[in-house]
This record gives sequence, structure tokens and C-alpha cells, in this order.
Amino acid sequence: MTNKQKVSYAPSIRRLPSYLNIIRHAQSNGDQFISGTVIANELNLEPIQVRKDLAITGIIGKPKKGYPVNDLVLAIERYLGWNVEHKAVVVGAGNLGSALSGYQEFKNHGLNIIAAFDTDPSKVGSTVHGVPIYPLEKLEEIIPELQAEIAILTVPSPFASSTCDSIVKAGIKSIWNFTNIKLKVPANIIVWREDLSSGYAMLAVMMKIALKNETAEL
Amino acid sequence: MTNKQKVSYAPSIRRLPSYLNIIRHAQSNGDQFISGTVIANELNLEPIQVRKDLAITGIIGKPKKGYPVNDLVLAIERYLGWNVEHKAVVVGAGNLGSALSGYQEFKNHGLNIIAAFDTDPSKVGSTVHGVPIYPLEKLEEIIPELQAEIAILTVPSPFASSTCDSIVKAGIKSIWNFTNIKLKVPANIIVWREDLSSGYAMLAVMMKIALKNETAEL
DNA sequence: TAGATTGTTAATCGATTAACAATC
DNA sequence: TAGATTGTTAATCGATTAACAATC
Repeated sequence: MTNKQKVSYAPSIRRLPSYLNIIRHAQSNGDQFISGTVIANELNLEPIQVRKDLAITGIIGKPKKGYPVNDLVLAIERYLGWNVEHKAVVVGAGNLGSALSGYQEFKNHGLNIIAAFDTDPSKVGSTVHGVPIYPLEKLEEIIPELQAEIAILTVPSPFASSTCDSIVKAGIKSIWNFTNIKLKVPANIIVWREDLSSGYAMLAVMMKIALKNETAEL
Repeated sequence: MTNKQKVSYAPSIRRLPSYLNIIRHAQSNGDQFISGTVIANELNLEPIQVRKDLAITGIIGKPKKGYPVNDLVLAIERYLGWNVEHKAVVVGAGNLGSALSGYQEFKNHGLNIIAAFDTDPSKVGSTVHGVPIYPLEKLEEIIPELQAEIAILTVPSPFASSTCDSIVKAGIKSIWNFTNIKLKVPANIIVWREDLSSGYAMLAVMMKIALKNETAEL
């Protein structure tokens, strides 16, 4: 009934991709080991936090040397489920949807975008970044054929709820929601909402505080 | 020296934009009051959390009725600094940069994107969603002329550091960083990093857990 | 060896949730 | 009035940070 999927270690999980970036860098440098201290410095974090976060992946470090780079990359990818490929579709091939279709980074994370859907007849039949665009009305027909597991929802917010219902009917198990609408879905459907506005809220508040401090100094 | 701008109530701040959406909806419905309970139900949150969050804006509710809608909208906007307009530029008019340039939602938040910069000569001189594109090399010259305060950084990550340096030289005070690079900036520069990968990390982990529970039921 | 770095256990900090009197 | 909803104060929960022995 409740679809509050509380995930343990959520803050740690959200930091792991940043660690992975740095560790992959070290890997391409040919480094065998990388220490938590080095990762922490790179990201302005505390070394103890990095060690605690890495501990959840099950990897064991060597005192004095750090963590074995190759093992660490694999352990993080395994922990994040990024070693498994997931087929995804973009629903709403507007500005944001098109951008995400072409986001190369996702390929490294096992996220494979294989189709997009849009209502615009002039887009249907063409491709964005190599991804074919299908008519939105045929979504419930095509998604099962493609065996897509993930829907990336980037329709304008007035259409979010109804489109979401179609997606669920089509058998999608997991929705990455870029609209500012809270979706109502059955309990077994996974939803992660990406909220760009909340990022701007943080930025704007920090600017307000900075301005206050500035004028206070006069 | 340290640019760890710790903001109090960060989790509350990040939830406020969602509340604002719902409250504006109520406002356009002509509602005079909205209760924390209603907001909470809409977002699958606890009413006490909504009340606590709204308390930081300084607004006072009426027992039995809830919060006055018009006052609440203004109070949240004021608290978030969204009542102040900020001029912004997009640096890197690729897929994501173009998408953000056309993101209408931002206008409602006082974020006014007035220019974009790119290295691609075929883009320079044209516009994206009405936003003029300038050559990236002229960034340090043009930004001061435009009196932009915010840079939205959407260049490919190999160029993030050097571009960031130019941005800082140009006098930008605040950077919304969409690259996966941790930027090195002077202490007085505000940075908020938006990390799309961390969202996918959460989604992928939730999918892994769901799969585990499923197979456990057999 | 000496010392940087680890993993573990405990302490602190902050955020969420609970309890409840006040009130329109 | 009765009861839904508020704001406040306290309790709980979870995340971060500190301390430190173990070790390569």
C-alpha cells in the first residue's frame, strides 16, 4: 500500500558515483591503489566519510596503501547495480528528453536508452541521438515489445499523471520522473523523482545568505 | 579558505519547491487556506514534517483551517530568494545546456537565462529558445557586460575545470554545476552541483532490492 | 622500522517523528 | 460546541564525525 521505499545508506549511495569517477580516473592512470584520503581531498569531504561509504560495498582496504583500484570499481558498480544493463525509454522527446537521450555518461552506468516517445507528429519516425521516436499513443503497445524496464518521464507536467498511468499499464517497473508532479503509482512500481527546482532553491538560498554576510560586513 | 557553505535546514529547503507547486495549484483554484495535512497527503509525507518545514518560512497557520495560501506562496518565495530576479548564462549550449535554456519553470523562480556560450562556430550567432549564443572565448568579456550573476555549467566534463576558471575570472558569483567534476573555486564563489548520476544510482539500487525481494518470494 | 591509512567502536550532531496542549 | 489542525517541546532515529588500536 505504502510506496515509501526507504533505502538504507541513501546518502552514501548518492556519493558513490562521485567516488567512482575519481577511482576510474586513477584506474586509467594505471594506479593500483587509491586511499580514502585522496578521494576525500578531491571532493572536499572527510576521509572518515569516504571510508564509511566505501565499507558498504564490502571492499577491504590495505593500511598505508588504500583500496585496490580495480576491485573497488567493480565493487561500487556491483553495489549500485550498474553492472546490470537496463533497457530504458524516454517519454517526452522535448528539450530535456532529447538531452537525456544523448547523455553518453548513462551508457557507463548500464542505462541503455533504446526508444523515445512523443506526441509531435513531426518528430515521430525520426531519431534523437540515434534513438528512434515513436508516437506516444503507441506506448502501451511498443514498450512490451521492446522489453524496456525503465521509463524516463520528461513530458510537460500537465501530462505527467496520465502518461504515467500508460507507462504503468505498459508494464514498466521503474520510473525516473523529471516532472515536478508527484506520481501516483501502485506499490510495486519504483519511482525516483529528479527535482531540478530543488537544486536552484539551494543555490538561491546560498546566494541570499552570501549577500546578507556581505552587507553585514559594511 | 574552506568553501563548505553549510546551509541550515537544507533538507527542508529542498522540499519547499514541491510544497510551492501544490500551494500555487490551490491558489489558482481560489482556495484561501491549505492545511499541512493536505500537502503531506499529496506528497506522501508526514504532516508534522510539512508543518516543521513551513515553520522556517515564518508563516503562521490557523488551527483547523491551515495556512493562508497567498501569504504562504509569498513567504516561501521570499525564503528561497525566488522573489529576486537573477541573471544567468548557460555555458555549453549542448544538449543539456539547450534544454535548460528553454526550461520555462525557471522563469517562475526568478532565474532569467539571458545568454549562452559555446565553442561550436555553427551555433554562435544563433539562438536557443530565444537565448543568444556567444563564442565561449568571449565569455570573460561578455559576462561583465551582461551583468550576469549565475553561470549554469553544462560543458563536457574534460572542459569543466578550465571553463570554470574563466567563469570565475569573468566575475560570476554563483555556479550551477551540471558536470560530474568537483570544481575548485575561491571561497567566496557559490557552487551547487547537480548530479544526475546520483539519481540513477538510487533508482538502480532500488531496482536491485526489488528484484531480490521478488526472487525471495519464490 | 616509522608512519600513513585502515576498520571498528563510541560520541556527536542534526533531522525526523511523536506527543500534546492551545485554538479557531 | 466538537474536532481538525496548529506550534512547541521532547524523544527517536540515522548520519556524520571522532578516537584509536591494528597493520602493511
